[in-house]
Amino acid sequence: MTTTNLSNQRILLAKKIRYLLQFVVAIEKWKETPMTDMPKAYDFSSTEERLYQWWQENGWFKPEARPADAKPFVISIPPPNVTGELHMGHAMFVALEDLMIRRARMQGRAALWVPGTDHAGIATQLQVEKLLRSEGSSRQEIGREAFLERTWAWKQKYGGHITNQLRRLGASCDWDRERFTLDDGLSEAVKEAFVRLYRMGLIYRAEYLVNWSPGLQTAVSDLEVEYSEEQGFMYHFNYPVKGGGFLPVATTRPETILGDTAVAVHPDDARYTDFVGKTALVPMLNREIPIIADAYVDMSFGTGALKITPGHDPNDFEIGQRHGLAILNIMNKDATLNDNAGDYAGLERFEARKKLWADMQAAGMTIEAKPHTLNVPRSQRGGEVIEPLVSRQWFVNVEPAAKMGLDAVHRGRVRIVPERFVKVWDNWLENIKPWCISRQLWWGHRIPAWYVNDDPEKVIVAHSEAEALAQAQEKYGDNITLTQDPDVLDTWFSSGLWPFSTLGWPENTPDLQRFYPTDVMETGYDILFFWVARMVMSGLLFTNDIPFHTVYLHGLVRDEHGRKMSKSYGNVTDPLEVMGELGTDALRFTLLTSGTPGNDLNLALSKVESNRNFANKIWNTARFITANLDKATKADATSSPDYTAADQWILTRLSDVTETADRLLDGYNFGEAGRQVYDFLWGDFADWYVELAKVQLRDGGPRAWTTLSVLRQVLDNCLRLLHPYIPYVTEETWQQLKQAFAAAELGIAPAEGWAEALIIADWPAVGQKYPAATADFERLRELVRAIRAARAENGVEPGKWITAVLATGDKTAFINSQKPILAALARLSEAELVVAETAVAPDQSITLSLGEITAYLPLAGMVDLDKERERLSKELADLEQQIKRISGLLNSPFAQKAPEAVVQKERDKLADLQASQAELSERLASL
RNA sequence: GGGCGCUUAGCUCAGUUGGUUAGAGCACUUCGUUUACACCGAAGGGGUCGGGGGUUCGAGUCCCUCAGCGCCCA
Repeated sequence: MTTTNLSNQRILLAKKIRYLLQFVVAIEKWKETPMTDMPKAYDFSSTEERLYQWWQENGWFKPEARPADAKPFVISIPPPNVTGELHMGHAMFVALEDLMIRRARMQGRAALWVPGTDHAGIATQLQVEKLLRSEGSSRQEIGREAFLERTWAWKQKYGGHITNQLRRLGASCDWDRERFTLDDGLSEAVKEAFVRLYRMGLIYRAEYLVNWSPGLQTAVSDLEVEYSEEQGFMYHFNYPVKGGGFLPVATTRPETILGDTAVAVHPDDARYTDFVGKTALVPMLNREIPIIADAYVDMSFGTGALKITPGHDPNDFEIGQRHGLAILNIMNKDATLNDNAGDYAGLERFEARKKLWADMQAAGMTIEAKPHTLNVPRSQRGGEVIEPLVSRQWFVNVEPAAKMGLDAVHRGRVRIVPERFVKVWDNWLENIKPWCISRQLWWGHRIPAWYVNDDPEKVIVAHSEAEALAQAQEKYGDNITLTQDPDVLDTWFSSGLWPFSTLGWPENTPDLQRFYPTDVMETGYDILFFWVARMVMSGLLFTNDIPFHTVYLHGLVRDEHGRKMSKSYGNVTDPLEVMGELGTDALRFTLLTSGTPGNDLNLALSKVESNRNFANKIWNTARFITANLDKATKADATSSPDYTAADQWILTRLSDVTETADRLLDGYNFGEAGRQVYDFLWGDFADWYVELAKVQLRDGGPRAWTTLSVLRQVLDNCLRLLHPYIPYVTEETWQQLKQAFAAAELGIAPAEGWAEALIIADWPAVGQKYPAATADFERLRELVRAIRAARAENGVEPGKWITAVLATGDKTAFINSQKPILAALARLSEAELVVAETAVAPDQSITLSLGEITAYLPLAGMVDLDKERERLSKELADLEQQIKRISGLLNSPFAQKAPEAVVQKERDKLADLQASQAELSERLASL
């Protein structure tokens, strides 16, 4: 266990103890608690599964939950590995995609999120092979057919695991449309795609240098190779030249010397001009090879002379092509050397390196072995060293499709968010290489190619063996046998078809007609090439359309300090554990609001915890409302409510937030939108309006009724705005709210009535705004805050009701109307509160000035006059400075050049400051 | 070698089209058994936004440059 875990555990333990103590106190308070059906705290553990089932049973995850003519909104899930385990990357994509889907659904769209899984050729095959090994068997031993049976059984057993974990995250996918890359329909799609590409001349079979994974015994594509910087050696040695002399050469892989078919120098290199055209002798083998000149050679690197091994190095391969050099393969598929290596045949590659170098040393050919940092190609899966090896494989010429993909983005048919990834997109597609699609595996889509009478040159590509046979017979006569190519296709070949194959392609199904093209492809930027580019290319190629109009890319989830999560490092945070501890909503909200689009995100557990608290905050605002429904009756209902300034203020803020959130969401700024609603709900609604409502509810009658209707409206709208982020707590709270209001029969309900569930309720519209009342009310809040601060600074007992004298100028009528609120929030004695246009400061009082409003707090016996003078002087100095700054600003070109509204804002500010200054200096003088 | 991102309070991060002496969560200080919530509330301390230069009436926010860290491609 890591130290982080330990300290986390200690913190948790301490919290548990504290919680127990609080529990004892809570029992004492129990009887005083008002009756409400809602428990004191939101309990996610008894909620999540129940709601998920309820949503699904009602068919709300299906596009059919909306009318047949509703505009669709479609996302295809990035299919996780069928036998995989949930990690934070999954949690991330589910949170983002579910957010988009749920919002679209609430906006009335026929939202369809197509779920599914990927067969993950290599990964799954490795797992089953591991199982076989533990049984003392192997795939070779049981044979292809039995192995595939075992793998399907494995898939049946564990295949539902990952999708169930996605459900726990709240994913509102249409599970009736779930697909698997190896199911029948998708297999048909793969065959169709292969056949079409073949007929277009874009698929071919060739001897080519591929990335060979000796451990996996298969070729892998360029994308599946990672390069790591490692310490190794640069071996310098003398290459013997026929007829005498030596050419100094350097290499990082001495064993490949055995496969050399040339030595190259730069044509301009004066040192070696004489050698060009001569013949060199391969060390230890004495095979004769030419010395050639090629501009590829870097004169300043190593010795300036390069050994050429076209069979085992990509660059050498190209040089070999240019010069017509022989390609010599010295390696077997298991990375031992073959007969071409002479005496070294049978040795493992790294053994051979050692032995050959030792032998060369003994023969006096070596110069030195210098420490050198090299880029070692390693398998993305498993990490073993990849060996460039010539072998016969299937390739796709992706160049034409790449051009189409570039075009689609440049013409705006496909938009990439964030936009900066367009550069990455361009760079890759402009330099695209043929894609090696064959894999020497058993688990996957078998390549639909058959060889006639085992002749590798007689290839028939067809949808089925029967079709292939018919074609073959037509071409080669009746008396033939067919053998299917043993290889399978790269898993990405099938996932490249995903957006349309899942909807039924190549059949022109109703789903394909209605839901294709899809809308958004949301996934991690790390698979932009692997997957997104290939989907765009194959979509354009096969469906003559783009597969989606927007690509949204998210970043990696890292640990709290920005380190990549890895099992070996022990810093992996398991989403299931986090959800179990703090709730799904807390995790989702954290993932959605802690970062920015396209950037990696450092996951802080403290944030998840505070978001758990947020869920509880939401719950408790509803609890407050439902516990106060008895403050009014249906008779108090009014169709034209008389809103207080507080009501108007919160309604205006609600409209602002709804508008802002909508704008941000439309621009894919999910994080900022979520933070805005969070701040509003907690900072404005719960901290202020709920407190104000308590005062207004006391009045009973229409005032209470109106207050309840505002409370409902604000919370309801917030729940709607937040539902895509935190579906569980919002739905559960909304149901409580709905039931309580229905039961209370107050005639308070959303304009369109209560929907059956929040998940299918309407997305909120921006409501009315009341700018004047809002401005007044903000002033009142400032006043309250100032008084609270003064109380705290002067050590007034928190519970004490104090008196105050307010000089309020032309805000007198307004402040008078707010006396009960002011009294309650600032804890002033309402009976003694004096509000007048002007007032004389009472003795022994401190002075607070907010522009035109001045507050005197007579704190008899508590005010130290010296201290107050000091405070006022300090305040004045501060005012002075600000006045100086702003008047300077207003006397600068700013006043002419800045927009009028901005300038006016500064003028108003200045006026306030000057009023305060006048008031405070007068006060100071009188003390 | 090319490209991209990051560098804002002790820690983890926000800061939407540049608007005028910067925000949140956690941590910290003081206080609080007000009938929604201690998974809470009130008050408070703490940063001049990596360095330098520029554009602008005005820059954390645009441009150039340097440095450090990270990623991708070759």
